Amino acid sequence: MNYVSRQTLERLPVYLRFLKSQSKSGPLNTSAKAIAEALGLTEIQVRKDLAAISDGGKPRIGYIIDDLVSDLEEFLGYKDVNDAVIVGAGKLGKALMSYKGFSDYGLNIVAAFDTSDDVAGTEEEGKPIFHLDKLEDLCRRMNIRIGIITAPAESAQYIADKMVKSGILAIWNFAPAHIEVPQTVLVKNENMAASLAVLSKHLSEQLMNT
Amino acid sequence: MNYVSRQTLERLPVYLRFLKSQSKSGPLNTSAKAIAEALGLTEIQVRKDLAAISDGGKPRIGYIIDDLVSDLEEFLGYKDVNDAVIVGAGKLGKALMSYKGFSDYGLNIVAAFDTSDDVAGTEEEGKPIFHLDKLEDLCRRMNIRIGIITAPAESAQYIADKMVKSGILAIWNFAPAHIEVPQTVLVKNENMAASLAVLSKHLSEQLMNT
DNA sequence: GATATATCGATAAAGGAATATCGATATTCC
DNA sequence: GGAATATCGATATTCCTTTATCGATATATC
Repeated sequence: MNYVSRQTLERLPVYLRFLKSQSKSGPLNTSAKAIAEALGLTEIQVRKDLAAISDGGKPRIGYIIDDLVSDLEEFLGYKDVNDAVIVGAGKLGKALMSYKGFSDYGLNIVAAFDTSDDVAGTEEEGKPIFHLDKLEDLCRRMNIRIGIITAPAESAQYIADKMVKSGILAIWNFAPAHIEVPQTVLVKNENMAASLAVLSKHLSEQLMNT
Repeated sequence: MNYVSRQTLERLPVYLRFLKSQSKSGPLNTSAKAIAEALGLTEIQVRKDLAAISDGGKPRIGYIIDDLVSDLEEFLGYKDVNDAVIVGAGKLGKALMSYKGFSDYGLNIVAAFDTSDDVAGTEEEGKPIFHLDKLEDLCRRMNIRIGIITAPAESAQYIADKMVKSGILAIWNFAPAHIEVPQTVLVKNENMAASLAVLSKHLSEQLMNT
């Protein structure tokens, strides 16, 4: 398995989703061209992306869908289940807790944490919500490596520090805040403001032209 | 105002957030170096980004924070309020409806739509939830340009088509699906699977090395 | 079996974004 | 007032991603 760029890596789940939606009925194989057309990419890009993670297609045939799905799942690590915890059991945190789709991505949210006594002790979709004080203990015991921050920006750094101390290696940060962590820990920011900037800029350009 | 790349555009809200958090107390000016250090970027990048949207800083002084904030807000269009609608009033849709922070980004969610009779007719945080049939009428009357899709993947394309027909020009898509729209309409995918892929890959690499 | 065609993979070229370099300039310090 | 210094902006370079080209090959067709 080769090195893949971040851009390629982010496209891989898109291929996987598409291929899975195809595999049920219809032919057993597909081509880079077909994938590209369905997803709005170029076929060269598709070929290059797939070359990195599969042992390739065949001329005139293309790729065997089931093999590709399998290669993608293995590469992306969706076959191992990754347990995760959420800190911040507000509306967004609860929405993520009850989202069924994560299991498709090998993500399993085992519990949430919050400092508010109103929610600590309750549960959501059968998953417990504990007081933040219990974070480290649970993470250590269950060997949790993924932490999701859905708390206000002010507490994001504090929570991140606690997560790092609890042995978490990858943080998915929904709070609008930059957080500092050791080099070995990865922070993936889900930056809604960035998305909004793109939308809003497009709009103002569109409206200017009319 | 110059052309800015998508990458720069996505960083601008990050600068804005940081500068706003600074402006309250402390000095009136700041430097590219200080911003870069706080946000984990290089100072050259910060300078280049800011050069595109402000009329610049001064040697030895840096940038006047208030001026920068103002320039950023103007460029990003946060001074005009952008009205938006949500389609899909499930947990995620409701979480977005009640998120207070959007007003900082000039986004105002005016209503949500759903096909389920259980939620249509109710409200969330004082915002009405209507039946999807009423989407076009409301969008036309209120001149809505932004649509947010928080529905299951299967219905994403159907909803997008309806949005386009309703005059919407920018779609923020949280459904894990690729949607096709006319060239004038922008789709910004909030691709959670992509983020998870990055997290999961980092994890498997980390764990391999130990 | 020979030719045509679809499709792949490897290598090369182009395009864009991040980074480095360096001269210009506003302030500070002596 | 002149030298030192912090900081900026413009230009050049490097790096990375995407796109293009082209030869190779598996199947289909005659």
